[in-house]
Amino acid sequence: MTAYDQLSEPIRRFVRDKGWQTLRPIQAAAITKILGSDDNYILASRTASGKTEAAFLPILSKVNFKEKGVRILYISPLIALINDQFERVEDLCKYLDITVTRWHGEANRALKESLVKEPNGIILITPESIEAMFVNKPFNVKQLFSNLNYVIIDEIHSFLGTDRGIQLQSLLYRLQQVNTTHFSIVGLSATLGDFKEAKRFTGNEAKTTVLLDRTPRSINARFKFFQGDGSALPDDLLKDLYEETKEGKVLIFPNNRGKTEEVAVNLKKIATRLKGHNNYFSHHASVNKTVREYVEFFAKNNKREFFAIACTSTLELGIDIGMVDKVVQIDATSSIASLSQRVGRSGRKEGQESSLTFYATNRWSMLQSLACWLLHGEGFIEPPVAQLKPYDILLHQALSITKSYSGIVFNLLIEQLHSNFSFNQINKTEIVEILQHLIENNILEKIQNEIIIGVDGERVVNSKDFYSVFKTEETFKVVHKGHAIGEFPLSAQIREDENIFLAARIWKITFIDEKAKKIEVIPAKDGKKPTFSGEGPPIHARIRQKMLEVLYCADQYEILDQASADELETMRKEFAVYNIMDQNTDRPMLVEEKSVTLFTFTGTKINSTIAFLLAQAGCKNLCYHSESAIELESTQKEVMRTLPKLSNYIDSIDSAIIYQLETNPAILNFSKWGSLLPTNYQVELVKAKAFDLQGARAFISNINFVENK
DNA sequence: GACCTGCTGCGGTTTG
Repeated sequence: MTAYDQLSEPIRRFVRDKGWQTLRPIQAAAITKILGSDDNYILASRTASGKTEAAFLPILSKVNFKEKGVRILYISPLIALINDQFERVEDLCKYLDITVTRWHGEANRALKESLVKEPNGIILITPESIEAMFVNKPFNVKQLFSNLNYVIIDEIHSFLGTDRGIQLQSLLYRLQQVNTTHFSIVGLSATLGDFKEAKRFTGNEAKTTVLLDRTPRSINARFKFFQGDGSALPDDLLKDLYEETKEGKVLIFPNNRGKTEEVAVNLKKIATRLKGHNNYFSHHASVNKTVREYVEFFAKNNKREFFAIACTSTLELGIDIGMVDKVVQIDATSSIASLSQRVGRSGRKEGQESSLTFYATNRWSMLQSLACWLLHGEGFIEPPVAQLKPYDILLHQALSITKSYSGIVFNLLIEQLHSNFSFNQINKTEIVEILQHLIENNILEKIQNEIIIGVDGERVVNSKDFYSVFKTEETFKVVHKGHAIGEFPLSAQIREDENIFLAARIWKITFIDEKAKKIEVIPAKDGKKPTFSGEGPPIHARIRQKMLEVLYCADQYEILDQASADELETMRKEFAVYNIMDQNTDRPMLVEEKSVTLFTFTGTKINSTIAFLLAQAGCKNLCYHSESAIELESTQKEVMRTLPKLSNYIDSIDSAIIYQLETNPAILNFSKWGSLLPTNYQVELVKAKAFDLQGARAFISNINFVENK
């Protein structure tokens, strides 16, 4: 029997009406598997390969909608994705006469309320909305979700190895607790680096199978090199970029919000001068949401006009903007995972080749992009890092469960947390210690055997900021004549009379209203790109390893333009002074009169850890992340004497971290709820997330530094 | 030398 024949009659009619001649490979596989068993599945195949239908066709064929209650829960990391998928799912469900309800912070409230009165069909929801329902309306959770058959998780890779993912896992466990029968999980993803983590995500690795369609996409990649000065983009690069992107539908990824504006404003200026098209946009988190939606709408619905959107990762995930002709990456990609998502945006039309252009403004950036492109070709994607002991998320869930139950017996709370598979590496003693600490600090209160929210905890759980596990910066709304353009965090750069780029236009700041948190602006002729503060992106050690391999081989790459090839040759000559025999263990060490520089060619986290340990050992140093280099103001002798001893400093790192937490609390900024933990648990969080102790230990014992001769 | 994500309940006002 073919996959099509296995579908229910209404769903077969849907497929016929759509005029689909054949089902896509991932769809055929998913239909047979999902209809054949109640196991969990992860569907992995590229963007626009029909994954949504691959999940829904068999599930809608299988589920009996006559029974009361919501039967299918679809979970998405983005509201925008829910709104996109809603139309597709509703289209499908017309054939079954069931309700599809959007359930997120911006969704229609009346529709939500009427669903509570008569629970049925499908809900499309965000993790935070599930959390909010548990906290505020636990009876609604029961009413709606006690008869679930399937939970579908879209863009599941965006949850793997993240705090938000652990929160979602915990919520899945809590949903299963209120469910009368067992529900199955189907995850969807275009970019899976590690099947094991994806399978573990469901809580039942043994009963989870990955269905993979890795049909390759052919794309024409080229590298261009324009030496920059480290601040503004070079003029000749901008001119070349304009020629490169003046025709077609183009996405440009310049890596940060400031540069995104710089690119959009400058291309628009050139286009005005040369009378080219005027459709230049910028798209990132600081651009007003309505403006962004307009840009997305324009990209999706304009069949004829050319456009270029300079954007950040906001256009990396599955929001439907249609396929583009060209993707441009400016300076180094920081991960292959993100590069794959960006490549996935470009699709080939008949008779037209899709293209990817890498621009680099410095040699290290070029080398890193080349390494990422080569690894992408080898099929490597960074595996997500599992966080074994997420104490901060456990703390958050402890508060959520307590509030949800409006008071819970102490032992039952411990049991709820202990049996939750997302916390299975955290033992009972640890859970009790954390809860006791919360009681001591009035976040929780213990009355005889019962735990309730404490006096100071009320403020925490009743804040609208409680439902998410990620931190956000406070921002000021940027407004022109009542129209919202975007938002900025208040920085030294934002002051009256300053001119600044935003939403691909130039503005003068006329008034800053501290009380209303509003910045008034008027159009201006010239200005600067905005700057945003932040840490650097973490680079995986495999990328650095590949950079070293490229440097110490004789391969020529056809995709490099002459300037890039020349720059690579220069670098190879400069690095030829180190006699690297084994690329796995040897690393260059530049010895100069007053300093020593270690070219570690390893991941950023290992670099930060080693730099921290060296400082602990009394070796002052500077860590240059883009070059993966650590410069020490020491003699070679001192460095060689200190390096082998660094492992001892790992053994005694706790006290150093306690000192850091006292003098520089920002070290815990990666965690929203971590500051409520006892100090020793904060130390464990920092060790697990800010550093890579295991990686650093291995690096110290395996690596041999080779000096310049 | 970073990027991104989400949001209740309630009281007030406006609209059909």
